Amino acid sequence: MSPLSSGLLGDLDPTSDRAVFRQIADQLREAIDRGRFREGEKLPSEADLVDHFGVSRMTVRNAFSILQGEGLVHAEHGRGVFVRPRPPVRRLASDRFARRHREQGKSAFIVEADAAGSHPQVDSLEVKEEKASQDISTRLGSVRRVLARRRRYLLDGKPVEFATSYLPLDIARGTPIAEPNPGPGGIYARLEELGHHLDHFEEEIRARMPSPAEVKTLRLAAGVPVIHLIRTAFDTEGRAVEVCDTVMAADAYVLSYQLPAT
Amino acid sequence: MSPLSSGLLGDLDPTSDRAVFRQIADQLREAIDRGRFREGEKLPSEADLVDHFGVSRMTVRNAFSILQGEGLVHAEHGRGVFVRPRPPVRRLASDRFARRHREQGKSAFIVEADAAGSHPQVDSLEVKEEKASQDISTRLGSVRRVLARRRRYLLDGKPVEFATSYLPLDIARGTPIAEPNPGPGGIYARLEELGHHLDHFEEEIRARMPSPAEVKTLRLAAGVPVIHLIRTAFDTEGRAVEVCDTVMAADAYVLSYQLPAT
DNA sequence: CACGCTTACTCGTATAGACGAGTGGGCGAG
DNA sequence: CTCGCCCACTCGTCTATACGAGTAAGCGTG
Repeated sequence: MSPLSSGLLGDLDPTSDRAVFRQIADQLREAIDRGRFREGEKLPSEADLVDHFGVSRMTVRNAFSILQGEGLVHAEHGRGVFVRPRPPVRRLASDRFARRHREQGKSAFIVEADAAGSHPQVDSLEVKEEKASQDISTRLGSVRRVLARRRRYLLDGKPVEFATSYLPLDIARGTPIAEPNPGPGGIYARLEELGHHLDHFEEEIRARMPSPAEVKTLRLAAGVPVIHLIRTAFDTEGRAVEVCDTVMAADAYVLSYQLPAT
Repeated sequence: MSPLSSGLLGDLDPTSDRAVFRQIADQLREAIDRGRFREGEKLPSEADLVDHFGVSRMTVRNAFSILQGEGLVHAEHGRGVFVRPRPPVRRLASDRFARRHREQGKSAFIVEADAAGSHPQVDSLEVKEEKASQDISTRLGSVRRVLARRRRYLLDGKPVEFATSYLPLDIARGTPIAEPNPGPGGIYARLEELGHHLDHFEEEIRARMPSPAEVKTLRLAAGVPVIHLIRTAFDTEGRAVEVCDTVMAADAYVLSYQLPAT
């Protein structure tokens, strides 16, 4: 089709010791950065680049695989290679667990997404008792078994987050917390009703590449890391009453925190 | 050398529709997860795997490139492919900017690293006035030019973080803040001495794959994302007095925050 | 013993070719 | 006009081969 209109890409430098496939990747990256290819736009096909640069197809594929690893482009079988569009980001503010947000009937996720004009969904609901992992047990203060609440969050059909809450059985068993739908205000509202007054949360944040399982659940494109957030909720007596383990598609989130300067 | 002692890896499933190179990657990943190969240990060479599985070399390389993208392994030219060791992580607590940490003479980074028994270093120091980017200008409240302080942090010789602080010229020019070494307690101590009493910080956190430049400065292995943190410091009058833009090797950090439940 | 060369092994780069499979447009039959 | 098939184009997978270049150990020479 398009024999790659000249001017968009330059030539190779045979004197350079930079590998050919890197030079090609560099040129494509620069063209994308300069906006010569826009978000979602199709890049020249492998065959086009083979012709343009006079290299073999594997060399071109090698170049593309670099850009994929950087999260810049994604390939679609039978269609082409495209500049990866940036999804709308969800901003998580540090006051998102303030009591005042807990008053309404709907979950924070739903309310916020509706406000932002996107279509929120929660699925993969699973609530069950299970053995606590070593890590969870330590965080909750040496409990053996826990109530686990798993759910996946989607925005406009795209999975963005997968979370599991763990609670000690002596707190959660037989309460609305053990129900699939814990009611208005979520489990934090229920915890307070049960007399566990929340004092503060602790959040630990890591970033890493996703496991194959995470790629699947979050439908992640190549080159998209995940943010791994582990939140522990403490009551006014200093007891850890809940641990929430969350894996988020990193391209869909900005976390925001407010720190006192004291 | 080692004809790949049988038992470590299994066979391919020719009936599976899973691509051969994925099956090989799966087997290696599982072996690593199960601890059959330890951190830093050498994996079977490409030639070994070619023999073992009876496939071509490109297929094996393809499998390795998957694992590299996941950050599980890294290849060393002429030596082999190794299970990527997890570097020691630096924990950033949310009280790290508390005034009480600002009293001593040394920077927080140095003190903390010394305490952890590692050898800290700061280099690439650059302090200069420059034009503010659109983003920085917005965050600082429409300033044109800023004082930029750039520096790179290393632990035991490994770069872990690259940070740039931006300050409005009317605050920083002609003060110790414009000096390469701003003195004990760092620029936050100087800001307070200059009458800009700090009230709170705001931190924005993103995770993404590094740019080629970031790979270079932080000497990042393949499959290691970066954490991008943008901190704004506000004084008691609500003015943004500093913006600090930090890019961290994600495998070297855990961020930790404390949130009130109010 | 010390140094340098050789050599075997490792991954890096690149070519050429083959077939498979998903996509989408166009063309022809009804 | 509509539907379905075909075909061209696209990326996915795999083979076979070749040479380059970094590493480390061993061997031989001085």
